Amino acid sequence: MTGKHDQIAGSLIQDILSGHYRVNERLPSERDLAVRFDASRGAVREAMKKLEQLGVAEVKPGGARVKDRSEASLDVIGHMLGQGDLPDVQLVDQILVVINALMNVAAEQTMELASDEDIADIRAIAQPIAEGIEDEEAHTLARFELLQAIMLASNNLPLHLIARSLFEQFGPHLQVLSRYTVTDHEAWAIFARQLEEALEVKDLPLLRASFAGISDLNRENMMRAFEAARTATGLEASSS
Amino acid sequence: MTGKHDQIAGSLIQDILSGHYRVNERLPSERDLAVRFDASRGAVREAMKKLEQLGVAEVKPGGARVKDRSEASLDVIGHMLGQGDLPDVQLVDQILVVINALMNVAAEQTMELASDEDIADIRAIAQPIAEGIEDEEAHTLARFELLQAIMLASNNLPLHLIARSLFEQFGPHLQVLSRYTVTDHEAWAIFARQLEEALEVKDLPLLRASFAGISDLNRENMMRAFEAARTATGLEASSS
DNA sequence: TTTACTAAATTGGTCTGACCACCTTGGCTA
DNA sequence: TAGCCAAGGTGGTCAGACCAATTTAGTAAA
Repeated sequence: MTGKHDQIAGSLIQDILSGHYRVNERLPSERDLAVRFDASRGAVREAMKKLEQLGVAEVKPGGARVKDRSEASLDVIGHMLGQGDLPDVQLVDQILVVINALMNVAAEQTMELASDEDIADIRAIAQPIAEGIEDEEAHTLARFELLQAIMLASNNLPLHLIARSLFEQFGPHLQVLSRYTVTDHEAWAIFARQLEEALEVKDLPLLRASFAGISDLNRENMMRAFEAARTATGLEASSS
Repeated sequence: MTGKHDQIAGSLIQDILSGHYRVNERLPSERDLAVRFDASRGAVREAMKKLEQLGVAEVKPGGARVKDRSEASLDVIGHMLGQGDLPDVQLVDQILVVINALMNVAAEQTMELASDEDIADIRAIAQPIAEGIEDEEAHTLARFELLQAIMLASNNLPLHLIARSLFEQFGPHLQVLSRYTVTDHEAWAIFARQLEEALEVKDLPLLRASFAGISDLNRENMMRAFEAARTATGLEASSS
């Protein structure tokens, strides 16, 4: 199903991110890699292109060298999350911080520039959350829809691209952790109401307050999920 | 000097971003492109890999299709800025908004978590600006250093990657506009002092205020630069 | 005429093997 | 020992070929 160059790239990325190669170290030649992966040099070459685009390696005449993590593209985040059995807690928290900040700007921009219809749409999506939904799945979906709507209404392309990238990379790993999350619907209802009102009367401080609350909610919730997941997998490991 | 596949990719990206192809439209086959660019299919193939990584096209058996701008990678921004004679004003403003938001979080995270030495370093960099530098070039450099230091001290990888990507993509085009910019050193001095003090006494509102001021400064300044550049290139065009 | 299906043409994915320009390395000379 | 130079290695590109999947066009059935 998945292309051969994707497998090769994935394996190399794994090796680099796990520290098998030091920064600035030369990695094997394309010909050697072709032999190791039982592939043609062309396939290896395409994989190298991906490494280069990801910013984890710099390929040029003389050899391909590993670059520092800080010079990589945003897209490495997804690969870094998939390194251990469980995503790195600090990295996840950092992502949440960034996402919250981005949503905050998006909301501010939306409040300032978006059309009344867009704002009305957003409020319509927020309303069920503000009223308190019982169903867990519906609540999760509504939350996602809400963020997405605000993102779109902000009409800021860079913002949109960054947020989408983070969500797509974080999404799969979030799904794994979701088994251990317990959403506080009542707290969400409070902040959803704040958001609704802030958008209605264009109250910037209130808007920021609501997002600050949502951010704390998400971060605390995620930390709890990690705690639960860690003990659960720990028990699993000790019982094997 | 620059590789052939890079030229091919650049040309195709230009075509796609300028609207020569509609979204979801199939673009020419790799074999046709090889003939058009007088290159081998392998070279074209590597170019296609870049388009795919950039998120502007989806290449799969049956043909490569153009994707919507909103599904692209953050790295398209740089190419979009290079479309016209002058970068798109709205897009530039959107970038400034995002960068400011990111710097804001970075500063908050730094204030909250960074070591005293890191904060001392930042304050040391901010001091010359706060005291008012005469030399324009030195001032620009100091501003850049200041932002960079805050970014690093925040110790947030996703934040770092996003900011670096935006700066690198925006940098070259900013250099073109810099001929028309006039930095308000006195205003900068005020906000630099605010920043210093905020970091010293860990005053969050003051920190936000200083960045709000810096943001307004940058955006207004950039708008003026665009105005100047537009009239200048306009005169140039009419005189030719 | 319209629809459904089949077969041919097209396309991307991969392979092989070769050549070039550049960089790295090791051995040699001074 | 220091400096130089040639040989080997490496990425960049090219050519031609085969396969599997898709697309397209033609045909047959309704």
